[in-house]
Amino acid sequence: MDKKEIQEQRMRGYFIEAAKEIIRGEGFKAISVRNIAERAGYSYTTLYNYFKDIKDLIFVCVKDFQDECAQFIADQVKKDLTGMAAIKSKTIAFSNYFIQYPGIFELFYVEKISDLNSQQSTTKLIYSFLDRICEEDWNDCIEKKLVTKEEAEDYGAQLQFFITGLLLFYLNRRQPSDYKEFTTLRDKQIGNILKLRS
Amino acid sequence: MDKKEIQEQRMRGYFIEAAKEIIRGEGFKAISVRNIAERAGYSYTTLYNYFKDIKDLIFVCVKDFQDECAQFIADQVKKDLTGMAAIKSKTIAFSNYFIQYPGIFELFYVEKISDLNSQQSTTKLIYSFLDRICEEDWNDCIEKKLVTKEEAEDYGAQLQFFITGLLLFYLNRRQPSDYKEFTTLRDKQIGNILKLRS
DNA sequence: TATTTATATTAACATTGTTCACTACATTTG
DNA sequence: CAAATGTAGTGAACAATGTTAATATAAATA
Repeated sequence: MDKKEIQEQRMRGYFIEAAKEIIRGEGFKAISVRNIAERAGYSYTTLYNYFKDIKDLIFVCVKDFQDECAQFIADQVKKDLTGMAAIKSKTIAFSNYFIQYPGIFELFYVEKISDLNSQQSTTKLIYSFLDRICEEDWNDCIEKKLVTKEEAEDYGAQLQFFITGLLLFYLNRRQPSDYKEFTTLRDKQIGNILKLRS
Repeated sequence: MDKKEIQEQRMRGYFIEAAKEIIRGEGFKAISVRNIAERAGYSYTTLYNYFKDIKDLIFVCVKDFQDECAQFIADQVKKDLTGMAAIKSKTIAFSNYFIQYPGIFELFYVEKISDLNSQQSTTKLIYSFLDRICEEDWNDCIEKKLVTKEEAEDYGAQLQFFITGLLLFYLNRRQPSDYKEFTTLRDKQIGNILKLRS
């Protein structure tokens, strides 16, 4: 019974890894049951022995990518930053992750996975993701009386909707039309939202 | 030769109308060649005599819906409003349109039509849409020295990315999870961006 | 009227997700 | 050890998608 469990988890892992590779490399549009299974080295029907359906599999990828993204941000942000500077840097790193893996942005924010996600737990995780990443820094700002609790919430929400909206345009519609313009706009507006003077 | 033109345009119109009805009613996910053709009263392959492919048809819908949306906003916003108040009201009306027709939001901002849209002309139209709607009001604000030209651009961009991001979460992920919460957050944050005191 | 042109449709193909029935193998049981 | 049971992996098949080629029918022209 324990062996079964291990083997089953291993098999699931093969499919999950394959799916993640495809999303990272070829993007979300390239995902298909047959595609995943081929890369995993199994027939496409075998996948259904380990996942209810393809959404079930994708669902797991979302969770994995969230951890990966958090790690990516931690690696990219200078450790000694605190407060607003840390929040800005983390938001930039957050966007960089999706610039590097546009397929994961699609998966997180664009793709209609509402059907699969009946309990909405993952949706909430994504919704609060940037806030969780920046939570301690906001608390730091509040303690130092740089902002009130309410302001912190407002700024946080604004930051999230702004960066998501901007990424949506840039990744999905190529507007702004080049990368430099994108970063300039991004950095400037993050500064505006956080009321930072550069 | 002229008759041909009229007839051809009429035929195109049948398919376009059918497609728009489906998008408005059942949402973008319900769109399919067979679905459109059935509603138009023709066989599905007939569609290909009038449109290069389904993207070509959808493309026309985008343009139509843009006009419709502009009209919707004009109808909903009080005529006597000017400046910041007009901008806020128009942005709210803008979001209301997509709340009413979520399928059109998908079409405008979510769906990957980048392939079809080789010249990117439509993309740019969408990108600058809210700005065009509010253009005169911004100019009004600048003339009255309420904001500088640069501030107007910043606020405008922020407004657009914010409202798009918020709609993306609300329509695509049901976050915030109820409508009242959505409007409260929306109205408050629009005020913040425009630095209005309520 | 007969021929040509245009147009609507039927048939077909490729690609998607998913289900079903079968085979081969492993595990348990007598 | 042999027989029964169960399980894991697979190919065939189905329905729905977009798209194309060939065909039949309607319209226009000679």
